[in-house]
Parts: sequence; C-alpha cells; structure tokens
Amino acid sequence: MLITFELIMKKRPTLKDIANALNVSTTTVSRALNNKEDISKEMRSKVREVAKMLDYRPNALARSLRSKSSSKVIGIIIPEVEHYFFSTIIKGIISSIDGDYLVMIGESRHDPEVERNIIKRFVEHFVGGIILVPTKQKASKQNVHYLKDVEVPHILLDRTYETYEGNFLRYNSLHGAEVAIDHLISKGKQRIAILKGSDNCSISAERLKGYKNSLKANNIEIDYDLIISCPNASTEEGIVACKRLLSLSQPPDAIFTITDHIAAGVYQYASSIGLIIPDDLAVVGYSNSDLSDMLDPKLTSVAQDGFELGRIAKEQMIKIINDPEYTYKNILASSLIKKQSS
Amino acid sequence: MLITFELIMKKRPTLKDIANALNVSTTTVSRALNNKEDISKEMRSKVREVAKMLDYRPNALARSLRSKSSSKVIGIIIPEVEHYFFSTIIKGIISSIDGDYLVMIGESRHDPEVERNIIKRFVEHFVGGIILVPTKQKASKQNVHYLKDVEVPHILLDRTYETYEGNFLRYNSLHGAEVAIDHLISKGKQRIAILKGSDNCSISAERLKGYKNSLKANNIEIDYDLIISCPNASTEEGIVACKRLLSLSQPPDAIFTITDHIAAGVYQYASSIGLIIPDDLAVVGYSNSDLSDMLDPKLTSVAQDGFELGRIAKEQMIKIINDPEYTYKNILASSLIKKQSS
DNA sequence: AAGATGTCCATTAACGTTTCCGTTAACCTT
DNA sequence: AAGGTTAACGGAAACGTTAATGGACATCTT
Repeated sequence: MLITFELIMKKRPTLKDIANALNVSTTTVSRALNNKEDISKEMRSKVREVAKMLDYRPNALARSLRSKSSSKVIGIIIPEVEHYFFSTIIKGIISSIDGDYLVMIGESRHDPEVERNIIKRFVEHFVGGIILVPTKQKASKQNVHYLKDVEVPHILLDRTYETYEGNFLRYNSLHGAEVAIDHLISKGKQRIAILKGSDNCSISAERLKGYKNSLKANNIEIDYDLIISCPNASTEEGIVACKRLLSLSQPPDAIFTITDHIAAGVYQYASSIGLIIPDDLAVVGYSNSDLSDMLDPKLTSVAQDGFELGRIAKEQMIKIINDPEYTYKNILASSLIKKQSS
Repeated sequence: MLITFELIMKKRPTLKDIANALNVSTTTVSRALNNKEDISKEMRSKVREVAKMLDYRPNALARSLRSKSSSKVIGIIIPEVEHYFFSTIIKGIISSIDGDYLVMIGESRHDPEVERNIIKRFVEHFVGGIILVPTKQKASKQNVHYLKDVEVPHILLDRTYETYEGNFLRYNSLHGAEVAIDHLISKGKQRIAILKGSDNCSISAERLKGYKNSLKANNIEIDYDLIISCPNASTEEGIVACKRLLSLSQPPDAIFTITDHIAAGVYQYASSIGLIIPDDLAVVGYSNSDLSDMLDPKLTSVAQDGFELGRIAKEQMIKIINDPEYTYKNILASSLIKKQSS
C-alpha cells in the first residue's frame, strides 16, 4: 500500500485515492465497498481497511447521478412546521434513521404556489420521493398532477381531495368526530355545540359531518346556533365563540372543538365566568396534542398520532420508491382519548 | 429547431436535448441558462424558449458534482423536532425560500452518536453547510471537531460549549434569567423559587446562575430549598416540584421555571389547592412558547424567538458558506414578555 | 488434454454539468 | 493590408461513481 501525497491532502478521499493506494482499479474498490460479487475476500478487507483509514465517505451526488437510481433522499412538504401535529409528522418521518434515507423539508405556508416551487426544487435535486401534506387550497390539486407528470413517487398525507387516485394516508375525521359526539351523548349531554374550522378545509368539513351524523343517529335535532366557525383555529376565536355560545338563551352543555387550541379558549372563557369543566360544560378537543395534557382538567381529545402517520408514510414511501407497481391507500381510525374534561 | 423523438419521451430533458433541438453545443446552452458571458442575446433567448418549452430543470446533482461548489443544500440537526422552540427554529431556517437553498433535516434525539451519524450522512450528500443545535452531552464537542476536520462550514445554534471557537448564535440565558428575577422582585416578591433543568445542560446552568446573580444583587439570600431540579422539563415534574415547594414551612411567593412546560405544572397544582396566580403565587416561565398564551392567566415568560434565531442562522450560514474567511459569533438578548402571571 | 466453467480483476463508457482552451469570423487598429 | 482585438461559439475534459464488457488465469469436467 502506498500512501501518496494526495491522500494526506485535505480533499475528501475518493474511490480513486483508495484505488491508487492499493494499486487496483476504482471498479474493484467500488465493488469491495458495496458488497458486490466478483471480488476476493482478501481484497475486500484490504479495501475496507484503507477506506476506514482515510475516513472515506462515498459521494452521494456522484453515486446517484451515475446509477440513475433516485437519490436516497425523500422530500416532505408541510403547510406549517411549528404546528404541533405537523411537527410530530416530521418527527415520525425523520426519526427512523435505519431506512438510510435523508429528508429534505419544505414549508408551503398554506400557499399552493410556494408548494409548487418547493416541488420543483425537490425535483431538481432528484429526490427519490415526496411526502406531501397538501394545502387546503384547491390549487394543490394541480401540484399533485405535476408530481404525477414528472413521475416522482409521492404520497399524500393527512389531507387529500375528491378525485385523487394516488397513494395517500390520513385519519378518518368523520369517524373521529362521531366517536367524540357519541361519547358526549353517553355522558348525558344533550346540547352539544361544535366549533368548526375553515369551510374550504375538507377535514373540517368531515368533522362537521361526523358531528351531524352522530346527532342524527341519536335523534338529536341539529341546532345551527350551536355551530360556530373558527377559521383560524386559534385560542382567541375559541374565547369569542364560547362567549357567544354561553350567552344563548339555551346554552350548550358540551362543546366539541375541532382543535385543541380552540378548546384552550373555551377553557379560558368558561373559567372566567366560573363554570366548572366537565360538570357545567364538557369539552372535547381534536388531535390530542401536547397542549391537551397541560390544560386543567386534562382535555379529552380525539387522537391524531402524527408520529405514527409520519412513520407509516415514510415506510410506505420507501416501498413505493422501490417498486413502481406498489400502491398504498389507507385511512386510519382515530380513537378518543378520554380524560377529565368530559 | 428540431423536435426529436427524445424530446417527446418522458425522460427529464437535459442540456443535450436542448442543444440538439437548436443544433448548438451543450456549452452554449449552459451559458445561456446561467447568464454567463460569451453568448449573444438572440441565442440566449432562443435557448431559454426551448428550455421553457421542454420544462427543463437542471440536474442539481450533476451541477454540484461538477462545479465542486458545495451543493445549495444546508443541513440542520436538532435534538427534538416536535419541541416548540426547536420547531420555530426550523421554521425560521426553511421559511425564507429566497436564498434558494434547500434544507435537509436530522433529529439527534439528544444522542451524540445519532448526531454524529447524521453529520456523516450530510457530509456524504455534500451539504454546503450545517446548522447544528448540539446535544447537551459533552460528546457533541467531538462532533463539532469532526465538522471542523472535514471542513464543512457550520454554525452552532442555541447551545455552545466552553472552549468553542467557531461560529455560533444563541440567546443570553444568564441575562434572561436576571431580567425575570428582577421583574419578580420589582413586583414585591421576596421568596422566589426556581425550577431548574438538567444539571449538565449549559443553558440550564446559565439560567440558574442568572437567578442567583439577581438575588445577590438585590441582597436576597439564596435558599437552596427553593431550588428544585426538573431534569425532563415536563409538566408532571412541575406539579411535583410545586407541591414540594408549597408545602415548605416558608413557601415561595413566586416561581421561576426554566421552561413554560414546567410552568404549566405549577399552574395545575396551584389551582388544585385554590391559589390565585399571580396574587398568591407569581409565575414566570421561559421561552414564551405558544403554550404561554394558552394558559390562564397568560404566562409571563422570557422570550426566546426561535424563528428569529433560525432566520439569522440561515442568513449567516450562507455568508459563511460563500466566504471562508467570514465568521459570526453572536449572543442575542432576550426580553421579558410581561403578561398576567406576575 | 482440450474444452468448459469460474474467479477476480481491469478497461471503458456512461450519468449531466461546468470549465478550460480553442477556433472562427468580423471588426478595429495604424 | 497586416496584425490585433473581440464576440460567439464548439470540443473535450473533468467531477466521482457504477455498469457492461472482456481478459487472464486457475480449476473443474469428460
């Protein structure tokens, strides 16, 4: 073995450097390191030894440029990074190092145009696949079509739209809401309000539908005074909406909020006027975020395990990347986590 | 211009395709698209037109393989993705698309070995630079040395260690804690407890030091009964610690928690025994997270704007990447956001 | 012993860019 | 008009890797 000047240099060592040191060809080195056939055990170990000595790290760029195999990078696009649910999705996706995939991340900020740009940038960088949590806007649909056009493997997460035919994974919000309302009714509540989200959000619409379904199934008439919108799903809106509900001539005895954040607002207003949760007013939230355990009393909430969602999405994404025939469509059931607020 | 069979094919178009269509060389096409010299205006526009027609997207892999310029990707490594403060850091880093950098993300899960692995993977992928929020463990130090060894531009975020000489950006926890305690004292509080974090965390240590500094400066004796550890910084620990504090023969009239999460625990226990915040017990948290506004009363907290931290970090990272001589070391002052809990 | 098979390695060519170095022709010089 | 400059382009090499092909040699067949 010959330690040449180049090897000492700061430049990152390449296959060629190892090859020169051992007086063999780069092909041989490549085979040795990639556990390919056509190589002797002795050569393999010699190569490995030198590679280790030089702290050789393969150039992923060159590798995937050559082998045309989509690089071992998957891209994820999320509307809002700091949102807890989305955060846990990201965690689920990136936490399993094992798959030896790296992850690029982009935030669409609920803007389909930004989303489109990120997709294009991902495509330029030859990501192997894209996990997309689409925007609420209809325009995201075109972006998904674009994804199909450029033939980048992809899977839609959390949200999807009517005519979509590709891979997706999401929670069943319809069922989640039904379970929540059923639970409240089983606790003897009769006037159940809902603080719903934005109207053009399919998830919000589904939860509203679940709410109505459950009431109907239990022969409770729907009172439109008890349905209030909180388009931003903020705590502030929760306070305002709660105030309005409780000032009705026939105030509700339970409130179902489409988001834990809104529930926090309900808590605040309720306690400000001396109501006791759950006795005077039961509350059920949605997504069982970290917040739900910090509220007092702890908030009953429909579980949306973002971590699990992300974990499965990544697992399936890799399958999709490796087998163009493979498809995956799934709707997870979410369960109600009963705590002290109901 | 000649539209050949290859152009119609699904394969992503390359410089060669454009060149063939116009009967020019790839060199010319490359120059035209990259706004280089040595090219006529007419050719430039013709090339661009065809490029647009074919929806040409440069192959970022090939580009950065060739031009040796670190690819326009920066890697970020964070201990825990779903933690709100860290989430906002990520948001700050990735939200500005303009810099035309893409972002790879890795989660160290507070484990230096995982951190090391992520760094190596990033290096393989030739990231242009790495923004690192190091682990609390001492072992992270070696990882930073490794970064220097392989000559990847990097900047340490939020945390740093004693002998570190590279680029960093963080908040001044010492000062933050001092301001918090000064504030409580100015409100007439005399027995101020602190719920501190893990002992081998430099940030936690700094805040504790700030706490002590401020007390000394105000001639208040330090009572070690009022210093309790919450190593996991969890709400549960906050409840337990608060209980212990309030059962002292001389209970505190104010509690400073190293984290908003811990403060949530204090809130819960205090309200369970009927204490009124801030009258009976003032509370000040740290990091001014989204939680702080959801608590009732809203929690006074020392602001740690993760978004700003991330934004600056990225901005400086790019400067560092583009100019090897450039260095950046900064400690941001954090201000106290006064709300209703104090 | 002659062919067949197998082992282990080298040579060569790609992947899509960018860059160095030419080349050509037109346009200035004086 | 001879030489010099400039503008606009092409050819070829290079980045680091992997894949296809081929060749030398040894070992197994019958």
